[in-house]
Amino acid sequence: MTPSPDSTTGLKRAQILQGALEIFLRQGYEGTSMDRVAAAAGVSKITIYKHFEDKEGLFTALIEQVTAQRFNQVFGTISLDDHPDQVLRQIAQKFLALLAVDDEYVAFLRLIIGESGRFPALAQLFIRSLPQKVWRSLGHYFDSHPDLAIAHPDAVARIFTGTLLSYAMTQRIMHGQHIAPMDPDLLIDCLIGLILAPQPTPPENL
Amino acid sequence: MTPSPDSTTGLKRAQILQGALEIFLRQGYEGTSMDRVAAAAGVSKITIYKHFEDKEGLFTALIEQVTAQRFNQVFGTISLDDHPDQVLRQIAQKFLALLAVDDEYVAFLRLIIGESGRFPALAQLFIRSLPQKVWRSLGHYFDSHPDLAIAHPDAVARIFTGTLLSYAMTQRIMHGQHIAPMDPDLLIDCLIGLILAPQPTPPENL
DNA sequence: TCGCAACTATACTATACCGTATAGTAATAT
DNA sequence: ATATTACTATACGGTATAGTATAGTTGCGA
Repeated sequence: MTPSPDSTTGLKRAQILQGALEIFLRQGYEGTSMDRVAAAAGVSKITIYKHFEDKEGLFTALIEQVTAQRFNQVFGTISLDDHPDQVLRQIAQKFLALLAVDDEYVAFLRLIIGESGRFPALAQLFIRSLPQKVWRSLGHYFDSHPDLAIAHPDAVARIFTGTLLSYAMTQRIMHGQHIAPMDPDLLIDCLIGLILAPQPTPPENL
Repeated sequence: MTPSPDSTTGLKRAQILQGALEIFLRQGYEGTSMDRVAAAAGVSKITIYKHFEDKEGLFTALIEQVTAQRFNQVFGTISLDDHPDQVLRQIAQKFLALLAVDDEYVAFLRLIIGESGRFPALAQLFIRSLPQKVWRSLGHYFDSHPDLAIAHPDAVARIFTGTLLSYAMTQRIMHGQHIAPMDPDLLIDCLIGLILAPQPTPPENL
């Protein structure tokens, strides 16, 4: 009998994933060698192959784990009960604040986007795990607040999250913050202002 | 004397870049071998090293070329003289239409984002070559149309382009279009509606 | 004490890589 | 004719890769 099939074994597994995270985030998928992962994890290489099918399996498991665990950090602590202005502001500030600080998350986004051609399922997993949840939550929130007079909640949710994601994209992921700076608070103010302002002429009339 | 130092030599160079494009876009930077590039370009490997310093130099030259040439395709044919609604709509439709069709451009975005950690200068080159130009053009356009009553042209330009870029990001680059579809025309309508609607309470008052 | 499961360390196979070297070809210039 | 330029084809050196094999170690239960 294994000493503790879900704790000792689980520990090695977690240890491997931790080492793999370091290397994959810094070197990318093709740039990562299993020897380096083994060294970073403090584990014999063959142990990795005991726990994971192959390099692709390790990568998949890693992304699945990180994807699942990161959601709460961004969106788990938002209360949808406050004033709309406050709700939107909280989400926006939390997301941008996280990205301003968390280099690991930035590297993670680079990795999953860069490999989305060869690992489409992982990219879709990410979409379902983060942006889609935000789209849905915001959509329902707008739906349940008819006083906001938002004609197309889904589209507005995309505009809101899209602005934030692209800010992260250009400023942090692609190193634009030094060559084209932009005050995040001003952006948030403007974005919320556009969304919550009364819309006298609905988009259908354009 | 070289037969035609800027045409014959230039042809080989272009031929190499064309082959490199194919392979780099499909295999990524680390996944690309110079032998494959040589084969795809129909060129001897050593000829590549006659024209380019090394793998990194070839990659850099490739990204610089594509970055420069793609801008016009998206933004070169826009006239800033029409009605604001038409101007914004043209830009948005052109960008989304291009992305809907051009798999090569999607792969290019994946590549430059994925390698932005190891090639920060290339990412910044891209920022300067496309989004920053759009931000500036839109900013000036808004500035020169005070009747639009846009309090913060820079921020609104970011919201506009950010929405479009993120749409490309989630729908095409990360394969979200099948699991979370969104009508691009509705998104464009909504986005332009928000921006061009009168803003009774400027963002400063929030 | 024995058996067993998980692990380590090292070496291996077979392949692939980058960048260079070598030898040779086609075309032009003098 | 000879030199030069741009190229091709092939092979090589040294390194690195994914994944496996082998031999040995540690710890635990019966």
